[in-house]
Amino acid sequence: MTSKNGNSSRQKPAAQPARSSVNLKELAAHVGLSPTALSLVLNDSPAANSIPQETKNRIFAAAKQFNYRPNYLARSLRAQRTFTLGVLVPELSDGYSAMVLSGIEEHLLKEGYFYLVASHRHDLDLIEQYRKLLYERQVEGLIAVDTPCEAGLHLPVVRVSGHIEMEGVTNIALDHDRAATLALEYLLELGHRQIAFIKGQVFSSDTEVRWEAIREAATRLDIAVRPRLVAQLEGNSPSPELGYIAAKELLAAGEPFTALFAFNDVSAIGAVRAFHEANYQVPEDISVIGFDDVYSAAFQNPPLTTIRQPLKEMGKLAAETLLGRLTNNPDTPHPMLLTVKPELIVRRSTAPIKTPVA
Amino acid sequence: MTSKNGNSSRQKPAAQPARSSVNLKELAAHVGLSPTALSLVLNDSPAANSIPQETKNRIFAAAKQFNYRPNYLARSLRAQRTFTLGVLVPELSDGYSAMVLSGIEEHLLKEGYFYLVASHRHDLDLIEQYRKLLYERQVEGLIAVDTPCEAGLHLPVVRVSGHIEMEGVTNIALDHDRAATLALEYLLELGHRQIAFIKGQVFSSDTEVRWEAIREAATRLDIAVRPRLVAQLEGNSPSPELGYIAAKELLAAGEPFTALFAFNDVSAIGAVRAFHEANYQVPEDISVIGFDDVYSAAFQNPPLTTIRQPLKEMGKLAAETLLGRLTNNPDTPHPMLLTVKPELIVRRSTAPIKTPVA
DNA sequence: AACCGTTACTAAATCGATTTATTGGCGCAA
DNA sequence: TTGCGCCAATAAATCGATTTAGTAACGGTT
Repeated sequence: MTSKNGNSSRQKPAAQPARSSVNLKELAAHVGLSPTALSLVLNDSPAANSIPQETKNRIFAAAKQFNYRPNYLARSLRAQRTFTLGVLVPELSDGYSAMVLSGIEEHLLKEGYFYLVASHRHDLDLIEQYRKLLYERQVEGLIAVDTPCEAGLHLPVVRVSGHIEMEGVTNIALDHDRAATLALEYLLELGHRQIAFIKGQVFSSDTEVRWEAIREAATRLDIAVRPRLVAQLEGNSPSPELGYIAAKELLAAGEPFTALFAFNDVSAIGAVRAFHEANYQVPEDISVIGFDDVYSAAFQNPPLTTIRQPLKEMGKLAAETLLGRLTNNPDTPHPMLLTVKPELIVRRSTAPIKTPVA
Repeated sequence: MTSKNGNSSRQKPAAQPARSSVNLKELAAHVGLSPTALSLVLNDSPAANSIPQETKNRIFAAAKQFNYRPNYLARSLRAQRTFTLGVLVPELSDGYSAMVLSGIEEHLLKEGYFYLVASHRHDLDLIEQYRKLLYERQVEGLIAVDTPCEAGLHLPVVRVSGHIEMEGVTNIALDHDRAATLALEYLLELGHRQIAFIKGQVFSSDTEVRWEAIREAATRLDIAVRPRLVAQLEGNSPSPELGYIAAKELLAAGEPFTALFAFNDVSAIGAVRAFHEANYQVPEDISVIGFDDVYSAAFQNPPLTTIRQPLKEMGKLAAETLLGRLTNNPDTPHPMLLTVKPELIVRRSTAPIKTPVA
């Protein structure tokens, strides 16, 4: 990455960068008072108690008349507060990050904050680089969505789908045990015992935890997890292609199965396509259950049964938690883990078992 | 919207907001020179010519050793440059905005810029409010994605999917005439003459232009556009539900049709579902053609034929154009309209006509 | 009359980097 | 030997708001 405005570069300044209308000094001159007086009054500082209401009114009136807005940079420089957070996501254009981001943004803007986003496509160097860049931009905290990220740099961090306990980091995670149990118990109810799985990419934060949860639930429910019925997503395209490939591998392995539990909806969609191509009907021959409940899941053909993650709420929770930590003393202990609940959404890609196939 | 850090509020400052390691003064003290000298050298200012290489080396070494980073706020305040743009989008979590945003972000970060996003769900007051907020944050320009937005406030603006010519605004638009022609000629080739349409929501920037283009192309190709075969999307949910509803209306109108040209892929997906529910096969009974080519289009069942918009490239073009305008003198004329080309992506939701139905 | 405490303000320092103006010293030419 | 120019650097002003430390004027007490 080439940074064109780094420390040692020269650059023509953007010609006349839209200065804000009036500054405090000019406004003060107009009212015939000192900038100090105006600042105290406009910020309702306790030191403004001694100033008579009439003077205050004059100041307010002038501020209104000239539509005075304090300069953000000056104010931030002085106060060492930017009201800005940094957000790291793997990819903007996939449903997952966008959904979480949408929850983050809604809450932050309501609270008067903005945020800077950077997407890193799971490149560890980029993550590190962006983290430093955001730090230099004086963000007050970091939200890392599906992104490995230590605290460090003295910045409070909240990780969405984070699982590693770390000083300075609050993890927000789905209750994966519950998710796995919901899915497997449901499949079991439908009579499925030969279940195939698609695991997430190795770089995906949830992959390991989810898989462990599935294995435990399977053991508890006495469901066998056969190695040949486990495929793994490879590559970081956000398209269903990856699930399509994984499903083909599963079919090729030759071990019969009546249901598939996919890592996410996108890969489930790809898998359905692979099954159709191989002349298996979903759900008649193979039941498919996805994960996440992205917008399009309900409108697949067949509509996808899935484990819903409350992605938007997770984003909101991340924002809330981080803002909360910012107003606390940095030494007060912060939550290490916040868990949200999954939900089973039954649609039409799952059905009771008829006869084992494949 | 309640802004908690407005002009007249008091707030406990975030405790000890992670100050950057060393500042220029400290570094200067360490080297035994003045801050001025360091600044000149580190910025490679012409005034640093007279400083001997050896001194420069000492300065560089110290900067490196202490990992000195100039304070972004101080620098921006002085230079009146923030290297930050504002981006307005209707909704983060729908495929369209996220895709454009992804193109924007990739280009901006490469050029050393960041951006602040705000999503307004087509609320005109929010748009205005966010625009002011972004302005106060000293963004150097604005990218408005599918968002009505005048220039004003002396800020250069680039609109993605903008169509209204305005001083200070560069519009980036798809060649809708070509898009309409591609779709209709293709349907005509397949033998379709009874074609239904789903128009976009009234608040969508593309709706009018696209519809005009379709009418013109239809006239030119001698295709009748029957009022009863035109439905319109209502509401601003980003789910296929809206297309589902629109398609039901079309079916209810009782006018037979053999093909549907939808406003976007998401609504096309909903429409396919409605058709299936009404026992029409796609494409055997009704051909469906979407618009945009979102990720999941290829993995619908059937895979969706669609008119591809190069959304990511549009985002990139927007970013490029805006940065270009920033380095120019503000009086130099700027492009008013940049057009990008659509592409017909043939998949399996379209087929030659068999017999008219419905 | 000296002193205290309000009231109603203002000057100046501060945040941290950049930039303009200035200084002291040295070599060399008039 | 005065003076000009160059070198190597620095002091001070600047960006715009906030905040600390004062100050002048006035009324009331002892």
